[in-house]
Amino acid sequence: MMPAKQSSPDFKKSQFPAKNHDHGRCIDDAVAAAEALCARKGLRLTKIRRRVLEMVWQGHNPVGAYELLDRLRDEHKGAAPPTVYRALEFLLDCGLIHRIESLNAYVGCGTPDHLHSGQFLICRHCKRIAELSDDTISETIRSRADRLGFAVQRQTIEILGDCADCRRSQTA
Amino acid sequence: MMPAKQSSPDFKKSQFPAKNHDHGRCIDDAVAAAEALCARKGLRLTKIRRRVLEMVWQGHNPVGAYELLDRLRDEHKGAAPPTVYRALEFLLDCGLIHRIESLNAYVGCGTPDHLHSGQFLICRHCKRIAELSDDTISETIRSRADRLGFAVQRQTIEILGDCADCRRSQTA
DNA sequence: CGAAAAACGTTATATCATAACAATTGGATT
DNA sequence: AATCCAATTGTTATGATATAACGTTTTTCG
Ligand SMILES: [Zn+2]
Ligand SMILES: [Zn+2]
Ligand SMILES: [Zn+2]
Ligand SMILES: [Zn+2]
Repeated sequence: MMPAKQSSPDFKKSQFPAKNHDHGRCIDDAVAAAEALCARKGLRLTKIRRRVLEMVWQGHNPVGAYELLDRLRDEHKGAAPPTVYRALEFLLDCGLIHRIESLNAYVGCGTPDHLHSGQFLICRHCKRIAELSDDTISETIRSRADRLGFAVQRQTIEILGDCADCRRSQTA
Repeated sequence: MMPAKQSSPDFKKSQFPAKNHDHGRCIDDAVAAAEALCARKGLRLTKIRRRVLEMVWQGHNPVGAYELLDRLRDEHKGAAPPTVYRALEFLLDCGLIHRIESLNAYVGCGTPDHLHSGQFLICRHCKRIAELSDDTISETIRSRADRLGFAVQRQTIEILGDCADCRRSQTA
């Protein structure tokens, strides 16, 4: 018998996903959260926007705009750069995805309930991304900025390194 | 009589420059530090590289590669994108400048003595950048990553907001 | 319905960055 | 000084990311 897939993806609360997690559930949850959020705010999650969101959630890796475009073209003739960039802009504005500045790429947000700048751990090897929401980090930065009279509006925090799984594989 | 310009630019130790600071001194110091660093490490600060470094230090604002290229062309016929990107790569590798990922732009490093990932405050209004070197911030991040088994290799920290000077101007 | 707004289609172009290879230069070694 | 090698620069082309502009279609709502 196969080992049961992890049914409640707790890693969304700040860790890298287990190798065998039920990723279909990640996508479903993300779409469900998006539907709920858009319903609540009176925003329109159109077919294209939903599809781009699903494609961003294809994995826990960041995805480039033109990679999304290629995939979109497979099923949507006439897709062009503005098609995907408009969808990305919408999803960013909603807080459904984040942009990773250091990679020019996009990643789904697992906690889109309130708008926030993300804190990201990015593995150099497997390319997976984990989003943190560590108040200690953001407060440390905020207080340091405060002392200089600087009013923080948005924090871009992207930490590159090696995730636990990849470190184990390397030594093995 | 004119007020004396600030002769020792202490703001290089983590703050925004005073409005009337002697910026010529900033440039001279940066070039002197670069000469020293390259001499110490046996690297060649060629004419182009030095000139690009000076141009990055034209102010405390981040500067784009093609803006540098335009300026370089004024005095160096035959300058092309690779010319400036090669110089930038050299200066980045030496730690003489930093790249601001969220702006696709470059800024001089005031403390190039040891290689480091910078922490930047970026003012939305005046576009000036201040580089912090706050160990509390980097250690907070490192310890949080450690707990997840993540080995930090590089931190990208870019804080967007309003600097003290601009906040004063706005309320006035 | 009919007007207005939002979303989308389409074409062109802006902006940022690198590949590839030839020519030149700088500096060490005879 | 002549030679050689490696580093740097010149040159051309192209790749990768993103937006402008404007017309058409779809949705919303009175
Ligand atoms: Zn998943
Ligand atoms: Zn998020
Ligand atoms: Zn990994
Ligand atoms: Zn300012």
